[in-house]
Amino acid sequence: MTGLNRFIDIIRLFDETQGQWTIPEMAERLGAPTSTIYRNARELSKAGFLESAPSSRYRLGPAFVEFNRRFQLTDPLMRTGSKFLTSLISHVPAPSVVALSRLYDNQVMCTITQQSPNIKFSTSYQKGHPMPLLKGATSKVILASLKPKRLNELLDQQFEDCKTDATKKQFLIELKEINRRGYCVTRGEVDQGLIGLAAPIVSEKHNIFASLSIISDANLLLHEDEPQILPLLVSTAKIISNNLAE
Amino acid sequence: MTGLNRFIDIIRLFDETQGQWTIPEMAERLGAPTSTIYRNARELSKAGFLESAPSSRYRLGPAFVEFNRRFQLTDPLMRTGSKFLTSLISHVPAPSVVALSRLYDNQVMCTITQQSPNIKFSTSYQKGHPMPLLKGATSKVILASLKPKRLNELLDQQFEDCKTDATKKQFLIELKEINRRGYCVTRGEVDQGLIGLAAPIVSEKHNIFASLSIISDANLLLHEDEPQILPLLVSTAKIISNNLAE
DNA sequence: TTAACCATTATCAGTATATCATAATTCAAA
DNA sequence: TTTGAATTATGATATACTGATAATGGTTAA
Repeated sequence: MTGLNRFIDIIRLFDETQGQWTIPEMAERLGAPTSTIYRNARELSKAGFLESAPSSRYRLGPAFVEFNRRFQLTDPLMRTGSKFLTSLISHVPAPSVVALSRLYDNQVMCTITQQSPNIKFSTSYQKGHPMPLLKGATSKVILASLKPKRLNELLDQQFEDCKTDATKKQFLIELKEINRRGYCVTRGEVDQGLIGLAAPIVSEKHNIFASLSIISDANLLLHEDEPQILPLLVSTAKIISNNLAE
Repeated sequence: MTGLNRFIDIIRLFDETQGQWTIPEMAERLGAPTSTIYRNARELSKAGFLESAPSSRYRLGPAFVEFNRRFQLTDPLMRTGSKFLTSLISHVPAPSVVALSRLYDNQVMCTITQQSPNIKFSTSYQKGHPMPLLKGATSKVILASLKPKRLNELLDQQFEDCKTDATKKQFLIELKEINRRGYCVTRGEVDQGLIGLAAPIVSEKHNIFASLSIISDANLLLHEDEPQILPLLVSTAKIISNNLAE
């Protein structure tokens, strides 16, 4: 492993499954000698991306919090989009989570959320949690807004394992329909019992393909509420897109 | 520049002052040839730490949000401390911000905050914002809890410019007094018109030197409120310390 | 105190890799 | 198209990374 990757490979070991690693553990997992990992871990520690934990373990360091702030302050989607979340959520007639998400590698990731004070459910749409590309309104409206070329590259990766491309064609039809409507509603595709409503946020100029979505309890946010919410959701997403454009 | 630093130097260019950089701008600032910066920026982009912006500029990428989440999920202080913030803030008789902060290089940085719904003031204690080491209750209780050796190293760096070490001695006396009391209250040291109350969170075993603090409007959180708040603040910080220890 | 043990750092020759000037390519706009 | 700028590729050189091993440091138990 070489270049930046030898550092990325190390920090990507740390997640909720295993938040602490010894040097020999990392070395074994990465198939590298301990002396090399010691050296690289030391560099990461010096920069605050790792730090020493008890029992000669290491954990992630607070530098990520600093750079997360820098991202929030400099990213155009964060700067223009975040201020719309509070008012949007106040207009939803059920306790909900509002999320701004975006394409991130081969996944979709939420970069900021806002929630009603009295949330009873828990959703996997959390800030910084990569989510599946093909499931859920949040992801689908993003895919639907991509240029054909980029979309095909992504879908070919996702569908590479299935022999027939019937499912892919089916999926493309669904995306076309989403594009026509300008929004997408899904139920239980990602989290059981939850409903997702999403509208696309696009700025080709800024290379931003994102979505604004509302996640709620499917028993509390009813089908009859949708005519009230969807226009607001779509127009808010449009406003954010327009603000990005200038 | 070499190793991890050649990447760090690049991403550290991006902040609220200038959130977008072209390759030639980075190259000039860092005193490196453009071809090298192109290569490094490409590696950073591939990993999601940078991404392309309009007019052949670059901006920070969303990978930092993902790693910020990993940090929140794995860091012991976050895992044990964050759940105490909401109840603490509900007991403060004025709109306030509650913050968990920790030593970070030669600074102090807040890693999570919680605030009352009706905040009127704005504070520089924000998640991920490095703050001065010598000013404010949040920082001082951390310094006061350090071992003499570490404290001296830090202070010698901070006071290196002044010829006499009278100020340093004065400062050490102040810290000793803070240690005795177990808390610290400062007014307007960091943000004008604001008051800070802080108690230390220490786990030598975990190598964690942190603080729990309340930031509030100095005109709303009065001196006569302190006898009510401080015991709660100190005991909450102690509970977090103890939970860390096990 | 010493000894033993583990974690971490230092050493150093060998080698792979980053560098950087330049050339080639891509891309967008005119 | 053509032009110009941005980005990528090239290739010789210098250098920084590697990895086996040795040295150091810190902790615990005898």
